[in-house]
Amino acid sequence: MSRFGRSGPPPIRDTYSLLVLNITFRTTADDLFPLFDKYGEVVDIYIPRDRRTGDSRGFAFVRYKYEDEAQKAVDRLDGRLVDGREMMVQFAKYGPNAERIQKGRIMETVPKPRGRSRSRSPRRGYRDDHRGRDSRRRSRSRSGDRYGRDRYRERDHHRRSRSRSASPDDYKRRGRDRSPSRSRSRSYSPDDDRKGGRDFVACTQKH
DNA sequence: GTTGAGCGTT
Repeated sequence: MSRFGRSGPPPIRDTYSLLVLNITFRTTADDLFPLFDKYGEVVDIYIPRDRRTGDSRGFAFVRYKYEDEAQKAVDRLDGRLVDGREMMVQFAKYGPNAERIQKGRIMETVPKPRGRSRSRSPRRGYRDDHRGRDSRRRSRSRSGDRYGRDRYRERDHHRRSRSRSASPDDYKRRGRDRSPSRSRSRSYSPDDDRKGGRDFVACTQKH
């Protein structure tokens, strides 16, 4: 939710979204807004949070109205130290310029074969590309790969196990087992009474 | 109270 007083997110297709990575977990949209607003008209800022804990996930989306302003913000704020951590500003995948986005940067220079161009077109000679990759690589190399993989696997396992419990096979098997059990249980049917009585006793004892 | 690759809704 953006605290901009707007009732709903603006259409993504008409805004230029920037992906802000590597921010601290306590950095909020209010902290980012003054920084990004200096370089252009910020339409909206959104920070994905965890559903359960509500904590920040460590990145944000800043949406600009114009592309040149967004590009300027990328140039000026990428690598900016915020709360003791260098944030990385890139272009998000979504938006009107999604097709031109390569590795978080807009590829304006379309590889248009010029008549003057010789047969030699060394694509590896881009210095700009080199800088960006190096900057990103530095952040990654510092982090332990093992922890990241473990965490991801753990989360995946959790999700899968939950999915497995709802699988039709287990459900059918359980249902078949439960079917007679339930009918038998229904014959006795003192389940609720017994449970309630125990609870009542416990409650009485507690009190 | 912690963590650190990535792409998003209230």
